[in-house]
Amino acid sequence: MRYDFAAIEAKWQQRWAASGVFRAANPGEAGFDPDKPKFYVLDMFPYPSGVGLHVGHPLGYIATDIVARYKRMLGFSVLHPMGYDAFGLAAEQFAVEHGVHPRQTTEKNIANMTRQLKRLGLSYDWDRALATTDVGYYKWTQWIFLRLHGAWFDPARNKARPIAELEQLLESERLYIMPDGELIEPPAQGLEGIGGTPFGAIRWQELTVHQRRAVIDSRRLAYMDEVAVNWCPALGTVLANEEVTNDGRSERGNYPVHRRPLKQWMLRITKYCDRLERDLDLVDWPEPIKLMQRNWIGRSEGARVDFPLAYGTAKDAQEAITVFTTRPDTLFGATYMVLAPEHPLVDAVTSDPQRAAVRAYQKQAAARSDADRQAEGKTKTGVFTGGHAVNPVNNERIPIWIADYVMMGYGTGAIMAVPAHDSRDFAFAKTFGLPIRDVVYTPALTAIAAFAARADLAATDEKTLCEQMVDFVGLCINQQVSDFDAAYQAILRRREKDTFGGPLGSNRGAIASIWQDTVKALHESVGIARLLAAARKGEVISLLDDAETEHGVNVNSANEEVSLNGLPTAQAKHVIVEWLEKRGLGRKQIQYKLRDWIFSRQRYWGEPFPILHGPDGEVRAVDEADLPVELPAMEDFKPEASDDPSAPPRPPLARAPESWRYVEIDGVRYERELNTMPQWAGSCWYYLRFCDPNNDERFVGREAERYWMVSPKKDGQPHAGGVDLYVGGAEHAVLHLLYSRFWHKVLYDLGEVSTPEPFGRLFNQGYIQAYYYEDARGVRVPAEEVADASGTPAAELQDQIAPLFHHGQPVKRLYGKMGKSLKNAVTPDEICDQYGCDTMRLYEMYLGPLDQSKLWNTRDIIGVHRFLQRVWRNFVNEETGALLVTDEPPGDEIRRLLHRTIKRVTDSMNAMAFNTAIAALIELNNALVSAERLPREVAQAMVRMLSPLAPHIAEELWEKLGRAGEEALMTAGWPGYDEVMLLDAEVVYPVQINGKVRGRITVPSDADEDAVLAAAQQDEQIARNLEGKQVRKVIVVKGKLLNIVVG
RNA sequence: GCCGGUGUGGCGGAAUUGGCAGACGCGACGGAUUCAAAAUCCGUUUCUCGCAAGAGAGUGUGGGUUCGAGUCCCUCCACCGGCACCA
Repeated sequence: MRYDFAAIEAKWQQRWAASGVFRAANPGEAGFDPDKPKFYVLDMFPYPSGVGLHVGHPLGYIATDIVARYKRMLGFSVLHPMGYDAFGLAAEQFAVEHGVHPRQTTEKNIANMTRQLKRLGLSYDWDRALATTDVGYYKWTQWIFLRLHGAWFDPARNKARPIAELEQLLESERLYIMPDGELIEPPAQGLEGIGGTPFGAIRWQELTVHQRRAVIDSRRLAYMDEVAVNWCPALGTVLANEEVTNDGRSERGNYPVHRRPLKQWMLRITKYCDRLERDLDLVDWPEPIKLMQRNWIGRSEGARVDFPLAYGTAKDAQEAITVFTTRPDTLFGATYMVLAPEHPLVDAVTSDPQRAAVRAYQKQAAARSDADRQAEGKTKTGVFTGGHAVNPVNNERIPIWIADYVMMGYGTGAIMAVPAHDSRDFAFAKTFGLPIRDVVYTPALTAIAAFAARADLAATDEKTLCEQMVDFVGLCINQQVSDFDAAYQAILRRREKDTFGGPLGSNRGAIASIWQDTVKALHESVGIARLLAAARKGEVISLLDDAETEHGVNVNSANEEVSLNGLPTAQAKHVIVEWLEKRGLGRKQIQYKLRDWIFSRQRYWGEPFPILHGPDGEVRAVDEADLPVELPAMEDFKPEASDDPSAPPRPPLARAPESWRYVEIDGVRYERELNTMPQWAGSCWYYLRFCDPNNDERFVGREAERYWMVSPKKDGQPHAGGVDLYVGGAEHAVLHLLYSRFWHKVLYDLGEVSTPEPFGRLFNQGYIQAYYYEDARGVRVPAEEVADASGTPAAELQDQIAPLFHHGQPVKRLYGKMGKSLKNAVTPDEICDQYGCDTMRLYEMYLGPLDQSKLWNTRDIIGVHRFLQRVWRNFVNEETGALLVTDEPPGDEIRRLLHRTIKRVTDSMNAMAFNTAIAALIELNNALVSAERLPREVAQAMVRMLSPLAPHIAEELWEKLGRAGEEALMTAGWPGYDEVMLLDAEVVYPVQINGKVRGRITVPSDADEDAVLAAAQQDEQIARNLEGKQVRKVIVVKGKLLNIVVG
């Protein structure tokens, strides 16, 4: 009876489905066991693509399945669900191209992918399967949107609260609104303004209904605003910043994108910057992913500083321009200011003679798309406004420019320019001849200054001077010299006997680059003159021909009240900010890069907003009772590709039947919101729905959510609860994972969920890569049609390959992520047909570490397939079908091997290092080949260890073993090992002489150091090597090795 | 440019805290079985020199720390990923 994987796999997949063994019971349901610990292991759910899965997709799914099965064996109650992220641009594009309604194509694709996934024997609880396009699902997506719409962010508590509470606070005057929109609490006793309100505050009672509504609406977490959006004419929709690539194109489809102002739904994610950043400390995620999120959030600490406008500049403007800077310590070096072209104060500061030039520049900047800007690189452009401001620390009058290297979207849209210590300001100052003033001496600059003060500039030739300086600076930086006199003398002494070879000490950091630049300067005979001219005048100039952005020590930084001179950068920042605060000129400020999330799309295939627009501009939330707002059935759902700047885009839903578009409430006719939500909406919360997918009352039942999401705290570990293991690709590092965290935190603030974070542990699997082939024209050809000259398919060739051909044409072999576009996809179906899914699972796991990208090589699959066949033959007599198992206990050696293997496999499973788990099982199995009959004890342990990895063959063998007493394999338990069995009576020591292995000795494992050494000295080969040499030192690493140091 | 990751035989990869580099698999080579082939089984397989015993070299480069470095520190290089005028 041979190993018939097809029959075995079909049999067990049917049995599992029929018995529902993988169904996870919620609290209160039949079969729920409150004593079991829970484990929630989740895959990033896929988008149901028309071409189905290739072997790259299931990599993560197989891994989570192994974890799920392993955890079940350890006695956990495991939640392991699967679903589909089915809304979005890709599905709609596919439908448009094929002329079929997206719901049809989506359903068809889901059916196909579900079939493919089931074939892999993945132990999902299919009863919980969902798609974001299910009406019963997106009803709750809309419901969550209403929560966002119905909430505001209270900065005092740093959390979201229901909007009704804001209304109450305003109405009862426990909170006031200032004209700039700031919310303030009532002033302390004695400081009230007229009528008990703060000076300048807007009185709620005096506002009209419209004004009140505007105040409230502008503070919601979901709000409408006219913003410069990323408009993609080809896709006919707005895109999020995260959906636009660096070169100004759409991530989906690679179409051009440009900015245009449009009124859009926005989500106020920026209010959560602080918590999104800080709470990364609570989760167990890969550090690189955390870092990417941190960079995206972009927290900077700095200061806000007001620069008053100089007399004769402003006509009717406010008196000051506010800037944000991370380097307030360089304030004395600010020699000009720059406003973004769109800055509201530009008009006010512009002088009449400059007005035409400023207008022209503004117009030009507005017209330039991001792609154009990119093409121009970092060349600085700008125009002088004619206006001046006053540097508050030294009362200097400095010019105000506008330039597009300052952006309105970050900070205040205005900067103070410190060309000496910021490379962009430096480039701008160079271009326009603006003054540059050093106010921070970095270690390199300090050393150069010290050199210039000591060297005999008049009497030494230029080349020698340069060489001396490089030596001197190198010495000072490398050895952190503070006694410059001694250092200078050392250099002179060295020069006497040494020829010039390079900077003293090892080449490190700053000195290496100075060294390179100087050598270059020497070489080209440029720069030296400049350098020496400056040195002779007692000035210091940077050798690097760029701003010195490193931290250092302040110089030239003092006024009558405050001096930063001599202070290191961190201290200087602190002192100057304190001074500014005291004088009311500035304050400490934390700034983030993250912008609010543009949340509407002008597309059909998305969740409709539960929002109505009234005739007077009222924005009204749909009553909860009226959810869901179903997507209307439409024949023509194509987007309108348009780029008419005067006409707002018409989303497809504008063509929906009037019966859908208009709703009458209390005699008022409302029009529905015609935009739809972006694809991210559905994936923001699906992990919650999986806890309780059929709940009609709530988006997730409270008890189910608590049970699956809250995990017990481990001592000393940062802890946020949430999904216990979330596995997916790193491509979602900032998009999905940031958006989900944001929604989750809002739901947490509003008391709808129990944990501050959605995903307690994240694991990024690598990609599966594969060779792909291009012909002479650079056109990719299908990988399976490529062969060598003799016609052998490329997949079967060795790695050192002969020239390859596609239908006679020579092709080039390249390497990339597997997929449709590279024409190198291999489907799991073809592998399952040929080898079975157990082999497929083992192969993908055996390929290498899960978190690394690795090369798919069909030829190698045979290795793990042979392993399974050998396992089968170790258990079953292929002739008779008889079980080759004995009840005799195993021999001592086999038993020790078994226990060592159990330890290795257990450790590997815990570390998710499935490749090494499989290697250990192969070794054990190979050691058993020679045995006539397998001891039952070994056979049982082996099957248990194999079962998470190759569950079908394991189940079959388990059944043949008689189920070890009626136990289902899933609950059979994971084998344990005995520490004592890991130790051998004797141990082999490699003996090193001066670190080289010269022989090995066998000693009892409890031998002490002297005994080990004595044994080594008796060894013939070792003795020969020691002959005539003196033993200086002996190192014995217990149980590991012996090293004899001789002289 | 900045940030992050990776670099080990012909190939994929292994190597708790620094302790025998190359586990395991693929491929290749040799052998057994077979009329033959497939399949299977046994053996060899980092490189160089050597009939051999053995010797030497070796984890991208160069240096350092250490009795001892794939592992720690510094430097440079290559490839992959992210960000990119963020003040």
